[in-house]
Amino acid sequence: MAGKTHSHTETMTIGPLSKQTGCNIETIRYYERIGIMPKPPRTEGGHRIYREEHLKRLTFIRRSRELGFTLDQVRNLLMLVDGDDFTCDEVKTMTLDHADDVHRKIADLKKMERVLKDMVSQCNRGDVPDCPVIDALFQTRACLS
Amino acid sequence: MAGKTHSHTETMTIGPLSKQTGCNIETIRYYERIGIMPKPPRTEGGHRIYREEHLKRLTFIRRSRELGFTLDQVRNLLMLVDGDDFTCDEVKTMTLDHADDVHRKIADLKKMERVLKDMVSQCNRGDVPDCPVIDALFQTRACLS
DNA sequence: ATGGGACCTGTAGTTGGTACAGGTTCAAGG
DNA sequence: CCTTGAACCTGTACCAACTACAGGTCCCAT
Repeated sequence: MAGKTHSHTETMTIGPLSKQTGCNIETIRYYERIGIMPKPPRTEGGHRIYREEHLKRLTFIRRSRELGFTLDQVRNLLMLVDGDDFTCDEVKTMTLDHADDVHRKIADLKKMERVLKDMVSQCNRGDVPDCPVIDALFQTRACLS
Repeated sequence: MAGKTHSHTETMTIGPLSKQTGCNIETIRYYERIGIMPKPPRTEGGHRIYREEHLKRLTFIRRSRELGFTLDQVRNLLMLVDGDDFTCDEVKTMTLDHADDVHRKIADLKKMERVLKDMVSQCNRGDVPDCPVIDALFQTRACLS
């Protein structure tokens, strides 16, 4: 009852961290290797010891990745956060840029989808060995522009 | 004027093939290495010599890739074409499967886009160092489901 | 004959991880 | 205290689909 009163420092090994974040163990170690997660302290035997801050950081990374940010973008976001001199505006700009990327990707995929469906709609004959889809694929720049 | 009359066999080296298909030279060689493009004949000196059939095949590959087919799917399509015992139905099925993939990808990206925009719409304050986007990213499972 | 652009091979890097193999540590049960 | 086996460790190799060299050779126009 002298120094530690509450001992709120919940620590955990890599397994529980993996479970709580939904991030693969191998991926966590990979993130450490590429320097996006810090090297955690270890036990005598060499096992990694994580705590709250790691959990938060990893959650941030996973969530950013789920939203389609690249690891490089995540790194930049984290630099802003770590530097704690970031402005909301910087983050906003990065996010909007990324949203634009996503938007473009959606547009491209929609175009693709349309072409694919158009091609398929041409073939209703079933077992003919002469296929409009194949024909279309042999065409240079048939539909995508 | 004895054997060759018209000589319609237009040949070309890798450079022109690259230009006509819009496919990188390195990529053409890569396609050859992985066996999706055939090994073409060579000049004495070792330069690759292509002709019409190669042009067509490469166009097919590029176009399929542009439509988001994986190289593995392209390989399958080409096997059907090469085997010339393929039915339109087989091709149609593959194309529809792929269209479904594309459709799912679009849905995912749209979800992403919405979350990103929602996050951004929270921050109008400009230079505040406390950013709703960052906050959201630290949240476990805030919006994506 | 020569200059330089096009071509060659082979290897390594990219992104974002996953999958082992082969060895060590930790903690609980006997 | 000892054993057992789950969890952990490192290191390496692999995936897609290319791209980027380095360092050397060929071709052909002048």
